[in-house]
Order: sequence, then structure tokens, then C-alpha cells
Amino acid sequence: MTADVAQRVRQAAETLGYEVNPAGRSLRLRSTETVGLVIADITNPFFPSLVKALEDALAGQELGLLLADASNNVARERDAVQRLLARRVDALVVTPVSRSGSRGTISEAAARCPVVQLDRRASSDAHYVGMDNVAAIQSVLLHLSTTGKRRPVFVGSDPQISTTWERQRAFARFAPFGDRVLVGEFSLDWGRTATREALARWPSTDAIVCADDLIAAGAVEELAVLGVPVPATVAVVGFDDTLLSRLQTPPMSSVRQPLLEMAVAAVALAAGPVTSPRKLLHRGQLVVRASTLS
Amino acid sequence: MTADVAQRVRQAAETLGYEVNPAGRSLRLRSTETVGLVIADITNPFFPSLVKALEDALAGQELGLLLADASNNVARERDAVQRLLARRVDALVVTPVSRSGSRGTISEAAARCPVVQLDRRASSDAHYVGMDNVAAIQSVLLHLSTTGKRRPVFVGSDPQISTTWERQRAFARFAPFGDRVLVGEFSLDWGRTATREALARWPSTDAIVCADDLIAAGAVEELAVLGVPVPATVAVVGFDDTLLSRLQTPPMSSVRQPLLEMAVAAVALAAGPVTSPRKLLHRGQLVVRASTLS
DNA sequence: GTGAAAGCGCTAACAA
DNA sequence: TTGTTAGCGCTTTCAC
Repeated sequence: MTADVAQRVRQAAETLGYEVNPAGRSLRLRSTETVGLVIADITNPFFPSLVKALEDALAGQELGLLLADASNNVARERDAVQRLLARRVDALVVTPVSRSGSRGTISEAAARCPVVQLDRRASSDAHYVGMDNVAAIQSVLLHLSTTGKRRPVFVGSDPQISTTWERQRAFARFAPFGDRVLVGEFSLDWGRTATREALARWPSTDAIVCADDLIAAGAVEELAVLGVPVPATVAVVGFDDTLLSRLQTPPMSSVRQPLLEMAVAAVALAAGPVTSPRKLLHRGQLVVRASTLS
Repeated sequence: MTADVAQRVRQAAETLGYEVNPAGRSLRLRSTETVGLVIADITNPFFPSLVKALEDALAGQELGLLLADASNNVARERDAVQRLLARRVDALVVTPVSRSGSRGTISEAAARCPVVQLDRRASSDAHYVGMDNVAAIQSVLLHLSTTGKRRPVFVGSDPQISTTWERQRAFARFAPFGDRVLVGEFSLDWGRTATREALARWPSTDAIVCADDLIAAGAVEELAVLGVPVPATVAVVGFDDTLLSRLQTPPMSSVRQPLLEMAVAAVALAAGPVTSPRKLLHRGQLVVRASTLS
């Protein structure tokens, strides 16, 4: 076909309003050009930013995004994965709900199409793209120590969530008092409760390192109620750098994940040639705000 | 086919791991069993709850959700709509970015498939499912008046956003001083600026009615800075009942939209028989918290 | 360089 | 009730 004819065909297609039908294309090519995303819990303010990052990364590759939410529930996560698989997504991106509870679902899915675990991980049969939580905790501890805080406590969430688990383990290993750890859930209330408990058990506490911003926000609130000056007496650090960290009074220091970078890497693994499971760790960045700086 | 044979076929399908291929099905049925959703701005904390509600409503009908984000940008919204249309979604749900700027995009889309405007609206060529903002503002004003607040100010966002526009107009019509209106954008900073401006222009102000929780959070913060007691001297009300309203100190009263109900209605219009454009208004509910109750 | 034909997996219509 | 067939829109192959 000559360039001239090609041009005229294009022209005609334009005026007739013709567009390729992706169903026919899918059938023939055995590809849907769509990636499925299963989010652990869309009501957690961290995940919308992840969704957005992935959207952006996919748009660059002309890939569509089919979204599902697991509502923090292993059974619903399994259903969501099945639904997306039945729709023949070319690849699946998942933030697993639970280290042990999601493993089976993810391993089975990985046998059928490329699967990328993003942010959280549960199975070694699938790719993983996340943040280096050990390095993140180390930089938090270093920052605290340079501001004179040497008696931090860690307040985590459910250890079945891989991110909070990794942060907890790194804290246990590198903090001055590695056993000063409390675990509960991602919630404001837990942040408050844990703060009271921490101060009661370890009165010398001068910093609270939280597994996410929700917990950190609760910690800041409880400290205000208790009349403990932040950061003068007790500093607070969160994770994820969500809107919350900027809104809280005082604004909170928080570790930001390089979401777009991670999303691009995840898409590359999802859409690229099939390989053995890769593990990609990106560097986070501690955003310093008033809750750790007088 | 007898029930017995049907059962055996099902059994065989099960053991062989057979699943219908939606591509073939789509091609034959001329339907993708997928609905497209274009969100105005996923980083606005209100929208994730909308997405979740729609997810839930669609899951009940075995429909998939193809998601796109317009990033508050009319051009990106147009692109997103085109992309979803090219993928032959059966219907489109949109929260239009701008009353005038989104009209063309939505009207054109409505000519190709059922389109439901959710929460916000821009075109009368497509269905609309939203909240009755007039009734909402009236109930806010009534509540304020019964708590002795008779000099409210309205702080809105961009009047091109249909929700804030409707709230603003209702306020202008029903508030004691309908001209006490300031408009800016959905942001904390605007909430702060507007609060200062309101108190300067109308020193008798005893309540600030905000177009969303972000603005309201800014108002509460600025009042704290100015040393104005909330709610004793000035009460504050927001919209959307997001996480923010519970987290702010004091917790803020906010109008909650009946999201699931709206999502179910939207899905019914999207998946139901084609009809002339419908306009469905649901009733919101004012959630009263400390920012309006001493 | 161009055109024709096969076949992806599915369902609806029709024939037996 | 059961079995057969056509054709949805696309791309690839192969023949010309």
C-alpha cells in the first residue's frame, strides 16, 4: 500500500467516524490491552494516589485500567482477582491484603498471567515493586537522632500487611530500643490508644514512628490532649505523605513513596516480556515537617 | 438439553478450567459489559468514596469498571472519554470537570452511548444523578439558625463546578444575607484566605458554610490562628463528610451525600433501557459535629 | 503492491 | 431436544 492510498484511507476513516473495535482485535490478538488492578482498600487515603500513579503510567502505554477493590478482605480480594482474570486482563497489579492470606490467590493468578505486587507483597511467585522500607526506617531514625531524639517507639498496624511488617522489623533491628513496638491497625483510634500506652510503658519516649499517616495523626491528637508538646517533648513521623500529614497541626513529617516511579516499573514488568519474578525496591524520601523539627 | 446433561457439561467445564472468553462474547453480543468512569480529580478526597460506591453498585450487576481520571482538566477529560468510547464501554459515568467546558464532550458522548453524570453535571443531553443541593443548604441554614447562628457566610469553589455553583445559588437565595459569598477553589489555602476576608468584610459573621471539607478545614485552621472560638463565636460547616471532617479539631459538621444510593441509581440508568435524559436528585444528610454544636 | 480468505470464541438462528 | 452454521471485526497469511 502506497503512502498516498494510506493517507486517503485514513481520511475516509476519519470522515466516516470509523474506529477499530477492540473486541475484534482482542479476539484475534489474544490480548485485551488492559491491566487489572486490585487495591487493598480504596478508603485508605494512600491508595488513591497509587491508583492515579498507575493510571498515568498505563496511559503512557495506551493500556486501559480495570479497577477492583478488596475492601481489606481476603475473600473479596480472591473474587476480584477471579473477575479480572475472567475478563482476560493482560496482566494484574495487586496490593495484597495479607502476607499469608493473599499468597494463594496471587500464586494462582501468577500461573495465568503476569502479576505485579505493588507496594505490598505476599507471594514470591509474582513480581514485586515497592519501597525499601529498611532504608526508610534508617533515614527516619537518623533524622530523629540528629534532632536529639534517641528513644523512639514504633506504632505499627497489622503485621500481616507486608509494609508495616517490614517497617516494624527494620525498627526492631536498628532502633536504640528495638523492642519498643506496639501493633494494632491503620486507624486514628489505634494511634491514640497506642500513644497513651507507649507513654505509660516507656515514659522516656521522645519520638513516635508510625506505620502510616492515619496512626501518626492519631498520635499527634492524643499528644495534644495529653498536653505533651510536639515536637519539643515527643516528635512524630508517619508514612505515605498523604494529605493528612500536611493538614495535621503541627504538620507531620512523613516518608513519601516514589509512586510514579514505582508505577512505571510495575507497568514495565506487567507489559514487558515474561521473566522470572523480579523484586524492585525504590528509595523513599522523608519529608520533614514541624512534627519533628522545632 | 436436559438438566442432567447441563450438569455434566458444567462439571467438565470446571475440571478443564474452561471460562467464557469475554472478547468473543463482546464481539457477538455487541456489548462489553463494562462501564467507563471518568472522575474529575482522584486526588480530591471525596472521589475515592464515589469510586468505591460505583464499584459496589456495578459488582452487583456483574459489570466491570474502566476508570480514568481527568485531573481537573477539560482537555484530559475529553481524552479520557474518547479512550473509553474507543474501548466500547456499554455506558459512561462522568463527574464533569466544568459546567461549560465539559458540555461538548458529554453531549457528544451521549450521542454514542448512555451517559450518566454523577454528582456534577454539565449537559442536559445526558442523565444526571446527584444530591439536592438546595435542600442541603436549606437544612444547613436551618440547623445554624436553631443554634443561634443567623449571619452565615458562604465560601465556595470554582462556580464552573456544578455542585459548588448550586450550593452557592441556594445560599444566595435562602440565607439571611445572600450576598455574603466568596468564591475561590477547593483548597485549604482558599479556606484560610476566605475566612480572613469574610471576617474583615462582615465582622458580624457567626458561621461559615463551605462548599467542601477542604475549604472548611482551612476555615477551622484559620479561625484557630486568629483565636476565634469554634463554634462559640463562629461555626463551620463543610460538604462531603470526608475523613477530614472527623479529623479536624474540632470535628466538623458536614453534609453527607448518599453515595451508594446515587451509584445504584446511576448504574440503573447506565445499564437500563435507553430513555430520554433523566434528572435524579437524592437527599443528603447533615452530619452534625462539634464545629456547629457547643 | 494488492486482494482474498481463514479463523480467533462466541451466540442466535435455524434445521433436523 | 439436539446439532449445525453463520458471522460479529479484526489481523495474518498466502496467493496473485
